[in-house]
Amino acid sequence: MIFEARDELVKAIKEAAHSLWKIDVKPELTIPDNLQFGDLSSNLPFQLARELRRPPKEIASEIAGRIELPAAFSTVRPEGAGFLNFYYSDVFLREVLAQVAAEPRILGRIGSHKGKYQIEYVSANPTGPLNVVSARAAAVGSSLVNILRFAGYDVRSEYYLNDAGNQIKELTVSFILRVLELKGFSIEFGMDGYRGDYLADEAVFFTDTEPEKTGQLFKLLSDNLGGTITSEWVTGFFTITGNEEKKRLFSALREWIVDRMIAGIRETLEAFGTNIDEYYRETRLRAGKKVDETLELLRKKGGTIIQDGAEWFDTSKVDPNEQAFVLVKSDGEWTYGAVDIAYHRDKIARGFDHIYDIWGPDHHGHIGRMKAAMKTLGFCGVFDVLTLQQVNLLEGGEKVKMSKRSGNIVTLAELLADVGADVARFFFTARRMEAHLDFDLDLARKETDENPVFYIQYAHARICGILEHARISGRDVRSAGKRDFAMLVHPEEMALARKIAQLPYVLSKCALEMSAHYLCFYLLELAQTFHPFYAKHRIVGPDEELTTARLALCHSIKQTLSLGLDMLGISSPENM
RNA sequence: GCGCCUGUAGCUCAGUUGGAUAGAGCAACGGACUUCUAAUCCGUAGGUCGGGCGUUCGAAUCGCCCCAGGCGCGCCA
Repeated sequence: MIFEARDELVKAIKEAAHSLWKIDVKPELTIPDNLQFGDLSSNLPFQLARELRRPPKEIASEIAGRIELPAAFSTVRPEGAGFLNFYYSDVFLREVLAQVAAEPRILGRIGSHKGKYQIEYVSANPTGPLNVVSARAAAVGSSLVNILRFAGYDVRSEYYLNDAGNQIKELTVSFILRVLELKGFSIEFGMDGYRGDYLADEAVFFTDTEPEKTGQLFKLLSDNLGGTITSEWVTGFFTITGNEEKKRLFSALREWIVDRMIAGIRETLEAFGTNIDEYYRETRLRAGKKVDETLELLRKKGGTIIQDGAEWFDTSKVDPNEQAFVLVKSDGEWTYGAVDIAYHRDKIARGFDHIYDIWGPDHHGHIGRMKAAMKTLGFCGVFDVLTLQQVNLLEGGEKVKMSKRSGNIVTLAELLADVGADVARFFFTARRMEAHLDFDLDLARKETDENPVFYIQYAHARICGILEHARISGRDVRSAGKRDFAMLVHPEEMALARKIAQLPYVLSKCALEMSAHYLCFYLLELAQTFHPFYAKHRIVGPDEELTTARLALCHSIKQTLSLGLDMLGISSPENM
């Protein structure tokens, strides 16, 4: 209903302009920063000033004098140097409140959106626990998916699991070393080894729960063990000079540890309010013919060249600014890039019309290549990358240096235990993706009480307290209907209704810009409108009719707050 | 060297398809609990929007040139 009101207003402005000057205009309506400038504002007079050769102020006055306002609006005022400010009518605002009280989801209906959307995020390699950079992606990605879904988009989320390739081999080797270490051997990690404690923990769990595999491992190794065992030696033993039995065991160990890593990742993400629809495995993709088919297709389109024994993708035909890159190495192995192109082609084959990836800045160089490849395959404008900037974790005023391989990372799980999911999610989501983020751990630990997220949650809890208080004194809040809002006339009451009416615009902006942070700021503003109202006005008072009206108003605000917090994956506590 | 991101109040950040006195939270200072939750409210103070030039009726926003910080430029993933 809120956008219907807008559409009617646009039509009325067009008619006014046409009747005044016989011109066609395309007025744009925006929500002013400040409620004092109305509910919707247009800068049309500025845009017409040149064409009509008259000052914007006069143009604004004339349109305001001529326009026939739709019922949703009570007033239009030419203000400032030439703005047209429109104000909702109280009747319309009461209508909004009543509808929100009954069915808050009405605020999400922001139009229909064609096609199937997919957003891929996190997609960290399953070689260890998730770090804080993944945490940011998880918070932002899941919030965005929630918003889009709520706004009526057909959207699915996906995590791409790179469960194949060198890193997984290294992981398996490091894991085997940890098992050996557990049995008393001295070990030494190679350059690319994963030294994190988590693999030592996994080794303990493995030997406890998999006696058969453990036995098999030591039986195979027994004659060959001695001195310090290195990554290099393990790699050679299993994968270079290995017989079938060794290879089978290595595969089994690889699968075991990868499954453990994936299970841990999923568990942590779920604890972080991030439920991803699909975990798509690279091994699944490799098992089929998809990579070969994709490469064949690229060859047919003439996008590949052979050089130095490797097969390269020649980007020059679609994007001269991009550099050629290798698809098939001279040893015949596919590169990560080749598999990734096949993966993205597969997404489209699975029926998605719009695919978005949320990538870290370290993958920036990959964007142009992937787009060039997609273009070559004939998929134009269906693939986009949202770049999410780095997270710096600060502790004691110093940057915490992190590296997955050295094992020196602050994990998402630790962050959750430290500051809680609600605070972490809000901190990660309440900023633009492109903004670098300094996450001050000391601050987050020490000052959770003064965190903005608590301010929002407190508004919700406060309302719950009021409603409970009213319920105990025998009032039935749920029965409030449109008529009950008639008692609301105070500007501060109407300001709350006006704020609620902004939500569809906020969600629409989030969806349009693929950015969830606007919702965080909106909720802050809504809470900021409520708390002063509460401090100034008695809600449950002697006047029964007014009490009913204000309780209903509170209920609508609670619904709106809880709706927004839900989308951000943040809890709406009933008491604090 | 080339490319991308960032630079706004003491701190962390919004605002950047050009528009109204540049906003919020925290920190600082002064007030408010006999009341439905003081995790709150009211008030004060705080700015060369990194710098310069340009386009415009109008620039934090657009263009060019600098400065500073981060990241990327592999037959790695």
